[in-house]
Order: sequence, then structure tokens, then C-alpha cells
Amino acid sequence: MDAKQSPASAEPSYVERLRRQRVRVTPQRLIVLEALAAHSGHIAADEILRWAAARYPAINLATIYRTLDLLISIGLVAQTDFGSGVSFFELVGDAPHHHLVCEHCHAVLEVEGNVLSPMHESILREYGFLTNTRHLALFGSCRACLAALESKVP
Amino acid sequence: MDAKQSPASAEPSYVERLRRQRVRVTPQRLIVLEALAAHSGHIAADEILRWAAARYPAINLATIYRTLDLLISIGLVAQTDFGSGVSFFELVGDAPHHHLVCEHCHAVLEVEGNVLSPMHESILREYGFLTNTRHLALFGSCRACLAALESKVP
DNA sequence: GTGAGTGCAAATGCTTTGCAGACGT
DNA sequence: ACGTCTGCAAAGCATTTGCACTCAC
Repeated sequence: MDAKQSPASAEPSYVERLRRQRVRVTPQRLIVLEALAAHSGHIAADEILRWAAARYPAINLATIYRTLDLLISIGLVAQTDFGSGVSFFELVGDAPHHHLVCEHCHAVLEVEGNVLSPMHESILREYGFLTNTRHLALFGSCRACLAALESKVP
Repeated sequence: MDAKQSPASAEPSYVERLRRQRVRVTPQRLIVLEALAAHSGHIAADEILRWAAARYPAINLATIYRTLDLLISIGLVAQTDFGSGVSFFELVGDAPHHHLVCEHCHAVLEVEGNVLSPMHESILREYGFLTNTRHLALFGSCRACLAALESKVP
């Protein structure tokens, strides 16, 4: 739904989208958005802090969290837990994708959204539950670790 | 796979399985296992503490966590994060199932394992990634909240 | 000018750890 | 008896909150 947004421009529309939500446009908020845009895959709060502090040294972690909460509540950002006690954040707006988290080497692969659509459909059909396409991490073993495990237990 | 285990008896095989792993059989460990067996769905560490303290008052949260780590490392227990900063634990041995966590009312539904097998297969085929059947929570909207949302935004 | 937004510091909640004593083998 | 396990208390970590000040509107 709604495919009308400029493909590769990052800066100008954010200001507009914040204004549309009647929230103030502050340098901190724009910088958090830039940090998210720069790491389009996924990024943790303290990584945002490091990134942001490089260009706005006074910025504070509490502000990062408050900003992320705001951006989530207005639908600009999605939050994902990879099971390590740390939350990761990403901009909503790219193609939907999910994360495969390797429990052995902790690598994170990204999966196209449509790989999971048959699952979404059967869960919706059988349980009446609409799975959120943007808040999903699957745990398991990546190809490399799988090979390593098989060579040990043949 | 392997359907050979007594259906409703809980105590004797645990002792054996602990011994087989060369770890000591202590009342604390058995009580944690009993707590897990009693809540076969999923249970958080502090709920285990409450349950265990009722029959072994001296037991300590740190012990619960250490015991859970041990049980996970020997493959008796699985850990799941529902995205709330709290970990949930369950015995490995029941039929595989996953969890549907409603982001609105925080209800947790259980899904049969095979609903997700087409997804497992396509991910294995396309990414060489073997998803862990026992460490999975899907977030989204349950039937009731879905209905409530639709009536607000028709 | 005013209230939303921020920085600072302290608090929170879950989980982990160091150490001395206890208990399973 | 030995070495593992436990209880206790304190630390650790990501995240949240209270409060006074600041800045976007």
C-alpha cells in the first residue's frame, strides 16, 4: 500500500513527517533519523548514540530512547529484539524484511518479507492472528555454523 | 520424532538425565524442573522463584538463573524472549510450538509447530539457515485486538 | 512567552557474579 | 574429603524517569 515516496532521498521528508504529527523538529530528532537511515538494516540505541555524538556531542542516551519511542509511536521506526537483551531499531519505509539470528556466531541475516507470507497467511487463517511484518527475528543456525556442527556430530 | 517417554510422570527421568550429564542432582534443580513441567507453556524466572519458594523457601533467584543456564546448556530447557525484557523458559520435550505475542493486549497464543514448517523449509532452502523450532515468538495483533482496531479505523 | 523537549543523574528491573559456606558424590 | 552448588549481597547492563533548564514554535 502507498508506494508514492521518493526512492533515495533521505533528509527533507523527515521534517515534513514530524511536522505532520505535530511534534517539534529538533536537531536531536533529525540526527537520530539520520543515524537510522545510515544503518538501514538495524541499529542499537548505544550505536545511535555513538553515531550521533560524532556530530552533536551534547546528545544524551535518554534523549535517544525518548526519540525512538516517539518515532515508533508515530510509525516511522520499528523495534526488534534479537534476544540478547538489547533492542534494535530500523526505519520503516524500506522493503519489509526479517532477521535470521544465528545462535552460534550471532550473525544476523536479512530475509525478504515475502518468504514468510505463506506463514502469515496460514496463521491469520487458522488463528485469526495478524503477524507484524516488522518485528520479527528468527533464531537458528546459519550455513557456516551448521556445517561446523555437522562435521563434529556426523 | 521419539515418542517413547512416559506421558504424565514427571520426576524420575529428570534425575537420570541430570546424572547422564554428570551434573549433581540437587533439590533446587529438581524443583526448577518441576516448576517448568507444571507450566509447560512458558514461565519467567521470577515466576519459577515464586513457585519454587512455596516448597523450598530458601531457594534463591540467582540459583534459578544458574540452574536454567545449566538446563539450557544440556538441552533440557529452551529460552524465549517475548520482547519485554523478560526471558521465558520451557521444557524441551513437549510437542514443538511457537508463540504469538499480541502487541496490544500482550496475550500469548501457542501455535503448533507444523504451521511454520513451510517457512522453515523455504528458509533452509533459500538461505541455508536452519531455524530453531524452540526459540520463536511472532509479534502482531490477536483476533480480539484486530477487531477492536478495525472498528476504530474502518 | 510558553510548553514541549532536553541533559543530567539517579532509579529501575532483569540478570549476572564474587565469595564463603554447604552438600551431593 | 573433594569439588561442585548454593545463598547472600553487590554489581552490571539496557532502559526509564524526575527535575530544572532550554529552545522550537
